[in-house]
Amino acid sequence: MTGEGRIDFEVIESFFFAYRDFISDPDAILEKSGFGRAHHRVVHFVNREPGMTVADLLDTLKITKQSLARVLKQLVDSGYIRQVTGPEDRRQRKLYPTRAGRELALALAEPQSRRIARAFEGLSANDRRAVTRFLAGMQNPRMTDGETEKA
Amino acid sequence: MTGEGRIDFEVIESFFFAYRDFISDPDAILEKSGFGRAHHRVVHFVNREPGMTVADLLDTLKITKQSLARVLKQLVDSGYIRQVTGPEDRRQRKLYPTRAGRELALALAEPQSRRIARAFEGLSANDRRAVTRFLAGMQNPRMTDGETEKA
DNA sequence: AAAAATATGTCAGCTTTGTTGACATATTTT
DNA sequence: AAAATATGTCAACAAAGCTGACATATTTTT
Repeated sequence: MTGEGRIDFEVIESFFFAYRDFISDPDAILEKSGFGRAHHRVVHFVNREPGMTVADLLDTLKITKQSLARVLKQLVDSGYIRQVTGPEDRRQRKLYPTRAGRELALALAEPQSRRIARAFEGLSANDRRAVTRFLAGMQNPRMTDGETEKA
Repeated sequence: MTGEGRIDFEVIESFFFAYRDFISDPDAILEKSGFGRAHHRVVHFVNREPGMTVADLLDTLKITKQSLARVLKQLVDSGYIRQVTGPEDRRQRKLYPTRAGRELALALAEPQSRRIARAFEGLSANDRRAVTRFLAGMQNPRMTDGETEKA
């Protein structure tokens, strides 16, 4: 047997519940517009990095282009995102939020930001840095220039 | 305008990436057994609280009984979970993991626990408590005895 | 004892969001 | 001219959620 007793079930569960509730805020807003979580992610990242290409977005979200195509098309058709042919490489489609897209992204982020602020209440600046480091440490190492993704 | 400038995009994204990668570890294991995330959650919670009823589980997962029925049936049929008629209230079906169920739950929790340990590396006991408090603060207030859920 | 409420199960159909595989088009690189 | 790249699109499929309706066994209330 390996490490029976020392599995950190508490944090595993707490992380699960925290994320579930974290995602429930924007879900409620999205319901009204007829969009889903997939749309949320697209609007969010395009807002965060205007001018990103489709390939960039695929890499960030780690989904297939066919999955993305559906929601992206809906967002473009609904006037939340604009596609512009790349000025250098004309094969690319650079993605930009419209005004409505920026407003939607903001509206979705607001309750999440409020939730974070609430969770930070009573935590010192040091404590908050610890949380940030923890969240970074939970992530897979990010690709840097030279490296390539492997299956 | 409300709070344009001070939306905490950094933590929002970090939380998203952290959870995505956190969930990817067990996903890889589940693929082999032909199970999905839904099965994971069920096995996990039944393991954590053996003897819980179907209603308990529904309440924990916040899904409908029809959604649960599918995965639960598969887990029972595959011999990971056992259903026992409640000794006091015979309408209830109390849920217990089998040996295989316990082993599966453990195997799924292990890489997650390792990931948490890695993220905790270099954090003091105080820092770790801060993380725990943060995760608790991110959750919706839990129902206590007297209260009832409202739509 | 009869009626109502509760816990669970099940059928059927629908939605969202992911997947593969195949192929088309425009553009850039070799 | 040929190959590689960025994107789009068609089709089929799967996981996991949903609603609505109804059935059964058991317990609680009247």
